[in-house]
Amino acid sequence: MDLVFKALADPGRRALLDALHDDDGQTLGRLCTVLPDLTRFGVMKHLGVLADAHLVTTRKVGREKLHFLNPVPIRELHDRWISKYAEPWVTAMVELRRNLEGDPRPST
Amino acid sequence: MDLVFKALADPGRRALLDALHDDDGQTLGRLCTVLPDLTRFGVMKHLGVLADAHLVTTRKVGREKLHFLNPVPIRELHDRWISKYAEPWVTAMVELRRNLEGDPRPST
DNA sequence: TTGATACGTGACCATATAGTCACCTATATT
DNA sequence: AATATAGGTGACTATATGGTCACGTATCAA
Repeated sequence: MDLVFKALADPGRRALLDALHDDDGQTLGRLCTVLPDLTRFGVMKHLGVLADAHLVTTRKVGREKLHFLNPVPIRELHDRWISKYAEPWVTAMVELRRNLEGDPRPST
Repeated sequence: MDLVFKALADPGRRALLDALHDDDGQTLGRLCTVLPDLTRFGVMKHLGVLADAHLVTTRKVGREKLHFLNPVPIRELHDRWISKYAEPWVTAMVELRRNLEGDPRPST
């Protein structure tokens, strides 16, 4: 599980997950366009981290490597601190924030 | 949001969140027992990071400072990659893994 | 088979991060 | 008032991390 949190800590890696969420099964070359400031090696490393955390799975097709998003670890992360019985309350809070566009958390 | 992910990336900080999930409103001194290998300053820094990410809120009472867990950012994180319509599928997968105790993710 | 394409490995460097310490302020106790 | 307790700040160091590069392998096209 530690690998999942570490993997999610980087904005670039989250952008890669977003890209896969939009369009699953992309190749490394295609995903390089998501992080234009990085070289291919940088993107590869990030995908490696995501794969180690089982947040993406891969499949080789010819000389290409396809990448797929796996949302299961994210749900497990969620369940760690939000128990089933507390869920309705939290859902309500999230909706509140979305509607008010403010920050209604108990300040201080 | 970046602060939330960064905050969750450290095992010690997650342990602190677990401790607050067990028993909300603890003081700094009490939370130091959660991370016995760290000095008070180390724990303070971690709590500072969690507070910056709005994962914990604080309240001063006399010379003590009480710490409270705020689960809202974690739910927002969850919702980013698990859309409402996909939720039942993911829930089923999580249950599967729990029951089988194996790893039924699409390998390669 | 020659060249181009797509991906992979290991070492390397600059920088960010975690943790500690000396020192400080504020509240409680006697 | 004197002392102990609870928490806070800024600077410092060792280490982890992010990113790059030279080089290597496998697949496709001509």
